[in-house]
Amino acid sequence: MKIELKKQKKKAALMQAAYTLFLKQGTENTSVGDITTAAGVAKGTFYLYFRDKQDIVTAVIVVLSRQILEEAYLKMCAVRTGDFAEDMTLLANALLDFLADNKPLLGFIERGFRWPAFRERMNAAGNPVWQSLRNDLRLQAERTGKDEEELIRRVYCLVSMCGSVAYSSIMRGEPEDLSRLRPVICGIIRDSLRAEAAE
Amino acid sequence: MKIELKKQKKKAALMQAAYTLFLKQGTENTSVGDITTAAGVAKGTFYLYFRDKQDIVTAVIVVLSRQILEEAYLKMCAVRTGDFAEDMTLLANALLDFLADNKPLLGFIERGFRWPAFRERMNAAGNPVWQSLRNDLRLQAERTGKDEEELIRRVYCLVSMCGSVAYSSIMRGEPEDLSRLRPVICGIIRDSLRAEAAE
Amino acid sequence: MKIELKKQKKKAALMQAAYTLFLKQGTENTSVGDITTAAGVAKGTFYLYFRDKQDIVTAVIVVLSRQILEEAYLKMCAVRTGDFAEDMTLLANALLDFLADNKPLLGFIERGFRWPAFRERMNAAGNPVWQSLRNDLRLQAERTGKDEEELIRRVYCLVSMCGSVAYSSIMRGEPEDLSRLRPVICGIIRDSLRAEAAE
Amino acid sequence: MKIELKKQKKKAALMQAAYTLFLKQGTENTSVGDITTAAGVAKGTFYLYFRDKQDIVTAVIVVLSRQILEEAYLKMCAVRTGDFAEDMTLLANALLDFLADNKPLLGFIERGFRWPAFRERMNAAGNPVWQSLRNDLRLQAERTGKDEEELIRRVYCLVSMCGSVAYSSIMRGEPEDLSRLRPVICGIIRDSLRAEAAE
DNA sequence: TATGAATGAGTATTCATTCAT
DNA sequence: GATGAATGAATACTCATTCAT
Repeated sequence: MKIELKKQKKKAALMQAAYTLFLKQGTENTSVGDITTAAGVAKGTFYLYFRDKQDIVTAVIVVLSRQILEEAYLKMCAVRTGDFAEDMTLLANALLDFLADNKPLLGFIERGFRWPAFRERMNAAGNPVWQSLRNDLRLQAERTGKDEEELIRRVYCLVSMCGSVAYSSIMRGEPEDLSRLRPVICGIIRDSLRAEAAE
Repeated sequence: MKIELKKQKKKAALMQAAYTLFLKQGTENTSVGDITTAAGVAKGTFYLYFRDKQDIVTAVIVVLSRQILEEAYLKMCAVRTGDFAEDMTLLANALLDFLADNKPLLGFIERGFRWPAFRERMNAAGNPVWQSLRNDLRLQAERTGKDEEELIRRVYCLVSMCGSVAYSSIMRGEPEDLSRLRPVICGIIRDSLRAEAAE
Repeated sequence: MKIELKKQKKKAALMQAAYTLFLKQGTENTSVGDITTAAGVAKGTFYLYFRDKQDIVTAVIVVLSRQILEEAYLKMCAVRTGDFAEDMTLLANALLDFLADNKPLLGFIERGFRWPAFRERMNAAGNPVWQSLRNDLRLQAERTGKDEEELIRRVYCLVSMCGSVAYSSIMRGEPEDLSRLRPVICGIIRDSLRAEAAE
Repeated sequence: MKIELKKQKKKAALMQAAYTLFLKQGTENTSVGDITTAAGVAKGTFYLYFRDKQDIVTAVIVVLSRQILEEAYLKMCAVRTGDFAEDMTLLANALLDFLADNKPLLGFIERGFRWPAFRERMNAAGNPVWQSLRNDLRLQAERTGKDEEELIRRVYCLVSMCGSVAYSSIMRGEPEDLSRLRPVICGIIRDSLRAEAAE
């Protein structure tokens, strides 16, 4: 018990240290040694909890991706209209805001965004945010008589689009400033979700 | 004259060598030495034509991105229907086919796709393929009374979505097999372009 | 004639460029390319005027060493007492002042100081400053009935001591701050020149 | 215990290997790889004991400088006269002899001599040679009623002069052969120490 | 004289990973 | 479980110098 707890704590400490360092210096410039030093454990200990460096990178990205989507979802909830397409538009905007405000973070997760939504939704024990999102999707599916799975996939693709366009625009300024692409993204989301509902 | 020509050839040789090696072994596993050896020039010569390794990586990606899109466009042309939204759907399918068939290539450009369309279209002297694509967009814009620029942006975002979803699905199998996501992508494209036209 | 002049100009330009760059960035961090660029000539041209990089480094050091000693000598002249030992002390102080004020310069010539005095004095056509210094030495030699050559050697050794101690102290802070070593140096100079005169 | 011992041994092995190689090939022509190979350790191990290459260069120079001075001091002791100024003259001669006989060594330490005397003398636990030298200085200071610290500084400067003149003369033949400068150096030492004592 | 494209030798340093303790 | 000493592979980049025009 106690041991199990200790282990959990150590792993958490490593994750936390990695999280902080990755954000500050990026993945490449953070060595395993940096992480273990920051976590206050020996280098070898790292390999008791993670297979290799990539393992912890992925783990942190997953956590981060989830956090970002959660944060954006909560922000959307605060201003939601009740119209599904519109609300997804708000979600996208919240997402874009967050990414634009966290350039270093965007650089870190680079294009490694992981949308754990699809694994999570199998999880009945998932956290409330995801349950709520899933509920939104289910309601909308019922309301429009569409397949929930299909709707989920559609939303996934649209969120992917947000991430991809945002990365290119924010990190490289290609092909234009995000301010110009944002309404386009929203337009696509709105149109594609309305159209589907109407079919 | 002669010298200038020689320089052009040398740069091309470097690019070609890099292109081949990157595809075969990936960016990371290809050293500058590998490239110069393959191109038959001295190591130092590399730095007369490219600032650093990343410089040539980007250059190759740009070329590749253009080629991919061109190839997909040509494939679409062979089966185009005349309906813009439908045709874009065909373009997306051609794109996805190509990416699915060239996993190593996808791994190489990672998510680093560069859509040079937006710079190119400034270029009146662009190659025929791009001129044709641009023409399609102009026609559709006229037909629907929409702004051409906006339409271009919309198509850009949709193509970005293709790339992003394809990468995730093909390279990591996340969140599902491409076969399941492909119709979703096409649906979004169709819906979002029809809706825009109808507005 | 004209050609000869042009050549001289180019060589001078290279020296001047090297001088400036060496002082700013040090010898190591200045490439031949830097020098030729700054001088406005092609790289290959460099080798028409200097055998290799070391050649120009030495040339610049020689010029610099002479300048430093000349400057110090002139400074001393402005306050000379007429007492030889005392005046040499003033010369040392001027030298130390100069070196302390030009740390980058000191770093550049490192320990490469060249005292061209001994070649110069063969030169009847040497510049006035050196003639004056030599005159001082001759007078002092006569006054004390000592051999002029010996006196020159003694002064050379004392000046060497200045350079060596200054370098260590200024560049590395070893073994103490120059302010503490300065009176010691002056003491040695004074004592050793007075003693010789008195013998 | 055991581990600590092993580490000491490894560092010593590295130093020894570096010492030998530096003397044989000079600092520049000795790579870190050469050193580790000679020491029988992995390349990476080097960086567990030295910050970088310069670190070990300095370390070896310090050791070498100490050895040289020690050796010269012992040689002087064998023929000392009891007269301080005279004895210092003998020390200088021994020093010059040593340097003249070890041209490669002189080339290696260049003018990088480190006189560790001033740190050492703080060390009550210093080795016997230094204790003896220090004792000489203390005695002389007492005998002449001068400040010991000042005397130490004076000797430091004089020894610096030896090194500087020797380097120039032996390595570059400037401005003359050492045989001509040696008596001058001794004269300065003698005069400057006698004068001080007499003041 | 002058050019500048081409050369290619040369190396310090990092860091993920292992394993003896 | 934990440690941390040891490993050694792996590589981009500079720059003095040459030589064909």
